[in-house]
Amino acid sequence: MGRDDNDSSPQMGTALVHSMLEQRQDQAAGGRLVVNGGQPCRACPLADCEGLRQPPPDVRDWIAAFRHGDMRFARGEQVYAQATRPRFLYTVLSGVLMRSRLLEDGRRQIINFMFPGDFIGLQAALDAEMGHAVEAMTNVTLCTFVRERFFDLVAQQPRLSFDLTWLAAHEEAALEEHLVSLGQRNARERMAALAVFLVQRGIDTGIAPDGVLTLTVTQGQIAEMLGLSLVHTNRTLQALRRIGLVDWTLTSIRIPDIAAARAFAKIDGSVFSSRPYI
Amino acid sequence: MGRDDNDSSPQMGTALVHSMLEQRQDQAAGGRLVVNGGQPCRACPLADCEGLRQPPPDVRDWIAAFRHGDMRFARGEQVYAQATRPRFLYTVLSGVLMRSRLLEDGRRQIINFMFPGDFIGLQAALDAEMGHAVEAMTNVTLCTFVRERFFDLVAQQPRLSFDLTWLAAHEEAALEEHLVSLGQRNARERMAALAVFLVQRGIDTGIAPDGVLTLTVTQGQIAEMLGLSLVHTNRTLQALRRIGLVDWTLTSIRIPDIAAARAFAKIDGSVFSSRPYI
DNA sequence: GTGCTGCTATGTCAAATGACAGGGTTGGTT
DNA sequence: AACCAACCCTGTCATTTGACATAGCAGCAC
Repeated sequence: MGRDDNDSSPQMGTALVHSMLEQRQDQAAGGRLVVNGGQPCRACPLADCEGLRQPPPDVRDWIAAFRHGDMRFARGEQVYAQATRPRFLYTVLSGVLMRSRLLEDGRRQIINFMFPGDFIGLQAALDAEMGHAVEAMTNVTLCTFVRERFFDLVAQQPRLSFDLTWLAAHEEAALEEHLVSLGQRNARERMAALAVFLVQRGIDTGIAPDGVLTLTVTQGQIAEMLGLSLVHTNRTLQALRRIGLVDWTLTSIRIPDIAAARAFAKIDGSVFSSRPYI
Repeated sequence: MGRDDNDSSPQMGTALVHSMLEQRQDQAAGGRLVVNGGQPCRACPLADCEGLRQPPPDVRDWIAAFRHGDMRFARGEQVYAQATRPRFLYTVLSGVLMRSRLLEDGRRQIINFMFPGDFIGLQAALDAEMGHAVEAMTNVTLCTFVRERFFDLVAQQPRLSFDLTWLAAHEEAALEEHLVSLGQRNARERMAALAVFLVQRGIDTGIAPDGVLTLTVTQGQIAEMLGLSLVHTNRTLQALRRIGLVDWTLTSIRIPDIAAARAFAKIDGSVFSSRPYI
């Protein structure tokens, strides 16, 4: 292994490090707010989503008053930088994002991906620093809330508070699954598990209706998610393609036999009830 | 690697598998309830803990009425089995536990450790199956709550609801850190990071006052936490001892220079405010 | 004592994974 | 066209890590 124990050799191409630093700069996202005064929640794109449990009308009205506006980010832009305490919290309205954590020496671990309906910034809401960065993987639109008013939500809307806890607990469960991957599965199993995870979330959130998730994930990102080197990621991906287990290109993921892929990756089929959202 | 890609070779000593199966049987924990009618919360052992934020008196009274009793488990006993939906939720009053997740073929991943003040069973509270098992690493005493009444807590006590979300978010942050370990750190860094994590939690919860955590962790458990083989865990542990970075025996963990260990493991020193508890 | 069990330690070899170096493709820009 | 930036791919070799086999040692029951 080249990460020699403690001398912190460069570890990533300078190009990558460079781009990371650039991203760090346009972190603020300050001026870009687009308040969507018009039809806030009545036209919420999440209302059509099969996989989401819709809030009752009165709660929806409350959210409409609570929410602040919309915001858009382009693919590659950073929504949160690590170790900041931002002003806004978000719900994903459309698009996919990822959260990642950076080590001082440049190594980066992608923690998880966020799909429509997911809530962003819970750690920030609780007066803590963000332990990770959040970056858009596609063009995204986010529903924004003001952090300071977060406690109003908890105090006034036990239903939403419950939902928020629900989301946090299920996010935790997803991280557990990723931990199992990194700790116990070998490279091919990990990659299969990740593919199944992504496609399943795509199906559940309605953005991969026919079982094909259109999402551009570079092999470098896969490597950073799975804790593998870029080269080994490439080879493993090719191996899975050769077997016919997954059909994963730069821009889309397709799994011919998802049950077979689950079995291969040793994923126990826990069925999730439909997710709430805020 | 011996985990050859998909043939699921035995992978663990038969003795270990055997003991796991045994543990699976005494899972119910049904009849062992010890209702502590006397002085429930006034004498709460957590009240003395420096690292915990104490609830205000009225909330404490509410908890006293909400809580159900005490329960004790001996080292090695299982509190929750995986994929069950238990009747009780717990707060750790004393002792240390671990949560782990089992794969069908016997591989096991330890997810995290739980110290006094931690809340157990949030997933269960939200009507989901437990995705993991919970096992006592020492003799423990737990404060029990009835799962069905969980929504009362959310509805009636926004403060506690907030605290619960706080705990969930910070548990998530801990899992993120473990993910970074498994994904980006090599064996020695992982082990140092784990040692620092455990000792720090021990200090914060007052059970390692002099910086020495008395807790018996076998090398097999370390291996299952860090995603390493038992043999490699042994060798790595010896290497760390040789360097003088950690002094980790079967029954205790001591870190001569915790700052050095942090630097070695590349842990960024995020300072946590004091944790709430319920 | 003898056996047994759980844990730690070591030696040897094999497999998984990473490092390094280089080439190829695509797409955008000037 | 020439250049450049991302990204994907391949070959070769080094390192990390795992598998297997075995031994030692403490505790404990009988």
